[in-house]
Amino acid sequence: MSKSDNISMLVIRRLPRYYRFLSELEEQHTERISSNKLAQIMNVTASQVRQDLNCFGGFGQQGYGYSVSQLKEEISNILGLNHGYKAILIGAGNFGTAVAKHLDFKKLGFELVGGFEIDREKFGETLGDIVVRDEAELESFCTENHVDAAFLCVPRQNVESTLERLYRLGIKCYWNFSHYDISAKYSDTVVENVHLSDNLMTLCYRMTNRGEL
Amino acid sequence: MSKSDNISMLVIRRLPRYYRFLSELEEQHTERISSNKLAQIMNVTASQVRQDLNCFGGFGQQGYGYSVSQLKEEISNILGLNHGYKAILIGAGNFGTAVAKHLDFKKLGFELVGGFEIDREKFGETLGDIVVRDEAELESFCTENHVDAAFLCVPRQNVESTLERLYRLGIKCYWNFSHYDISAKYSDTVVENVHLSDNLMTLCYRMTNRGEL
DNA sequence: TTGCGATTGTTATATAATTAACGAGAAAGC
DNA sequence: GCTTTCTCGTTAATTATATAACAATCGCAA
Repeated sequence: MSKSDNISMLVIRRLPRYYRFLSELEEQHTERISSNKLAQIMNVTASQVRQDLNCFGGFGQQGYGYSVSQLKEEISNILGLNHGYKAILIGAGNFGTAVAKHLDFKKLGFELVGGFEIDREKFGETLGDIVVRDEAELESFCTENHVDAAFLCVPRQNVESTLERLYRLGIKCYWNFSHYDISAKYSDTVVENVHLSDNLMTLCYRMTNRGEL
Repeated sequence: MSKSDNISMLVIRRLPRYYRFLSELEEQHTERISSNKLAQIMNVTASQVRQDLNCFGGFGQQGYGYSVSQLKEEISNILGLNHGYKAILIGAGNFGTAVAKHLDFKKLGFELVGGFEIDREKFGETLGDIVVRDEAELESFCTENHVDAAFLCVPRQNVESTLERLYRLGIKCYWNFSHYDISAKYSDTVVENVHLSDNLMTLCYRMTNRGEL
C-alpha cells in the first residue's frame, strides 16, 4: 500500500493536520491546490508538504498541483477513517462525558459502542449514542460484542487495574486521557496519550520563557 | 538561567514527563535515582536523560546519581510551575466544564480566575473555583483583572472572533481545545493545542497499520 | 503542435536529534 | 587511605528530519 514501510511518526502526526486544512479548502469550494499554496496556508515549507505526501504515493500532477477532494480522500484512506473501529468508553466522569458527547467518532474512524462506570448513580445514563453500564459488566460485554479499542477516562489510581482487565480481554488499543504512561509498561499495545497536564505545563514553560521565541 | 538559550521543543515537551515520573518516585520515598534507572522506568535511553537534564544544568553527581526531590524541584522551576498565571476559560460547554473541574491548576502553574459563555442558561454556574459569566463581560473583566492566558473551549466557528477579542485585550497565550490552528494565523502568540480529533485519527492510523510496529 | 510557465517527485544537502563513548569525579568498601 | 565501582557531564558518531535544488512532466496558450 505504501511506498515505504518505514514512515516516521512525525509524518503520520502531520496527516490529520493536512486533512483538516484540505477539509477547509473543500468547504470553500477550492478544487486544486499547489504544495506551495498549501504550505503557505499551513505555515510550513512546500518541500515538507511534497515529501510528506510522497511517502504514500504521487497524488499530485506536475504543472497542476493536487486535487483537493482527491487528496483528502487519499489521506482519509491512509489514516483508515472508514474502518469504524468499535470502541468503549471507560469512565463517564467529567472528561469521559465530554469526550463522548463532543466528538463525531464516525468521522474519525471509530464507533462508540458502550460506556462503563464505577459510580452506580450514572448507570443507564445516555451519552450521545451510548448507555453507561456497570463496570462489572465489562467482561461479559466484551465477550459478547467485538471491541477494538478503549478510551480511558478514569482517574490515575484506577488505570492499572482497568488496563489489566482490558489487556486480558484482548483489547490493546487505547486512547489514554489518564495521567499515566501505558506505553512505558506494555509494549505490544497501540496507545495515543492525551496528557493534558503535560501540555499545560509546556504552555507554562513557554509563557515563562517567551523571550526566547 | 539556562546553559543554552536554544533548547529544542522536543526536550521541553519531555520535561513534564520527567516531572511525572519523579513525582511517582517521590511518592514511593525513593531518594536518589541514576540516569540509567530512570531511563529504564521511562523507557528511554540513559543518554537522553542525561543530555536533556544538562540543557538546564548539572543537577546530578558522579557516582551518586540525582536527588529525586531536588531534581523534581529544579524541573518545576524550569517549567515555571510556581508562577500561578491568571487564566480565563472561554466556553463552558462539555469540554470547558470538564477541564475546569478536572485539573488542579495550582500544581500546573496557573490560577483559573473566570469563565465565559454565550449560553445564558449557564451564567452564574460554579465550576471548581470560578463562576460562569456572560461572554459580553469579557472586555470589562479583562481590563479590571489581570489575565495572562485563555483556555479556549469554544466550537470552531466561534474561535476566530473570540481570538480577535482576546488578542485586542493583549491576551496572547492560549490553551486551545478547538479544532482550529491558531499558530498558523498569529505568530506573536504562545499556543499549545489539544487537537483531540487529530490525536484520535493518529490512533486510527496506527491501529490500521499496526503490523508495521 | 509546439513552447512556455508551473509544479511535481526525487535526489542532494544541511540541520537537528539521538545514541554511544569516555574521561573525570564522587561514593563505598576494604 | 587506597582501590574499585558507579555514574555523571560532555564530546563524538550516528541516525533522522527538514530544507533546498533540479530534472521530468503536465497544462495551457498561441
